[in-house]
Amino acid sequence: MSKEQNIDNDPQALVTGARMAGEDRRLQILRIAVKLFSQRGFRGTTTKEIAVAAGVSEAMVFRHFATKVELYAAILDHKACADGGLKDPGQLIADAVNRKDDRAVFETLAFEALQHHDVDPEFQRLLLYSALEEHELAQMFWESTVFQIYELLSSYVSERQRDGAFREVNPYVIVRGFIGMIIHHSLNNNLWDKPRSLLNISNEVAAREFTSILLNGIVTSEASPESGSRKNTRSQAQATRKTK
Amino acid sequence: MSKEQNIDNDPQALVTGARMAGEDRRLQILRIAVKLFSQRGFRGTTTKEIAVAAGVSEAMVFRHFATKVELYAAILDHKACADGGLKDPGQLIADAVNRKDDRAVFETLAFEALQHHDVDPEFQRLLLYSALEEHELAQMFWESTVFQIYELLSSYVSERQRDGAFREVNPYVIVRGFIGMIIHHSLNNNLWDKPRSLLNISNEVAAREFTSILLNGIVTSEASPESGSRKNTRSQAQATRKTK
DNA sequence: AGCGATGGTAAGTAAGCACTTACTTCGGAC
DNA sequence: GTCCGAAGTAAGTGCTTACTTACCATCGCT
Repeated sequence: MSKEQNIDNDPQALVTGARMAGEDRRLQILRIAVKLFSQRGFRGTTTKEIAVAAGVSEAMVFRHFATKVELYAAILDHKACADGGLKDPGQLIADAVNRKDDRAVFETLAFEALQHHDVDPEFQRLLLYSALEEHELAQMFWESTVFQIYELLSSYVSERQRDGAFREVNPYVIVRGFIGMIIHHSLNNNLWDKPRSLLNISNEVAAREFTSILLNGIVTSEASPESGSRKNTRSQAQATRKTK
Repeated sequence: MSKEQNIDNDPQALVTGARMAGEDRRLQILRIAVKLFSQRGFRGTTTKEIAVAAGVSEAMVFRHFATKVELYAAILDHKACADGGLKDPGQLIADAVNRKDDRAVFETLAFEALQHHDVDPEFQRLLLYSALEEHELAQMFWESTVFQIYELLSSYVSERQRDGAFREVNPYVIVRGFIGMIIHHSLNNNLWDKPRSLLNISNEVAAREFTSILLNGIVTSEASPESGSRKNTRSQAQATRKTK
């Protein structure tokens, strides 16, 4: 049908079946493939679909990428380089770490992550698909990038524990809990509850509130002045579980 | 718990090409399809694979399920009925709610969810795949079951806020944050970090610690006795973001 | 023994898949 | 102007897919 305007910033490559420089076409195919793979997964996307969406014949796809797998790998590679590893926000967070501004550390990280997933939801889907399909490159990406964030955050938590500012909880548990709040929230927004009927808040608010919960919890200080002596309630919970 | 137990311990239905009662074969095919679909997704699993895994010809699959889609629908249906909606844990949580035992409410829910995903990781993968592939039945399941939990928890939170026991935060934010910690943790265990190299804790510990974080946060009471007056640090964080 | 209902299969079919081959068109350097 | 290399294609190839057809085998029943 009509060659859709998938090439956002490329003005003349639209309706006309005009010839394109090799590198341009390569990038165009790549961009379209990102979109389709993120929508339907690796197995769910055909090379033909990619070709027609790019407005070329299938053979052109295989001129630029030897196999479908190579295309997919190129995408993950590309995405990992472009988006992976905190860049600009990394500096903000590093500053906050130096200042020991707990709230800024967590809130900035949360806000940037949420924004990123909002602007580029394809990336999250791509990552999920490739994790489910057990693509090795996804695993690689996950390990490098996520490990990085875990190390950064957990070492900060450790430091603050040494300062006596944070409770003595396994830092990795804290990091996992916080990242969980963030990731799950954007997963909700992009995957399960796109109309946001359950919860519709801005990324600023989300980042702020999740950070508040992490830092201060939800129990009022008046109601639980014995924040260290929650052993009794805990044993209650365990007794409850034992009745099963 | 689940009706599929009867097939689980069916001794001779495996290697021998023995005849099987219709309903038994149907359930056996269903069970094998669950496994394969959860491993490779809908599009990634072929009817032939299912057939040979069940030790029958492909035609038998189509005798019991008219189309591949119908098989998939039957699975989601089956899984939704068998596992969806809290059953046994539901009572425990209801008790805790009545007692207003905050810790038990959250900890029990977390523990049961984690256990469930540990015992039956297929379910989580199935749900993720069908969400990505935008299968309508998955959406249906999600809405019914998850809405249920959200309503239960958020109404409890509201109640406790009226009691003055919880801070005045949007209850849905609290629920999302907590569920996020849990879901993301089991997603890590089942999807990205199966060897659990980053964090390897029992479900008991995870449930307890995440609950502690939710209820009390991570900041020590000494370090932040002004838990209500964190407006200054907050504005710091926002100023930080504005420098971008 | 006979026989119908049911469990089961071998061998298709048509469409779809990733990928190839042999060929045509075009832009620009000389 | 011509000519070479790169952009581009039409029409395959062989294999896989979901699904079908026509037929066999076995059990339970009278």
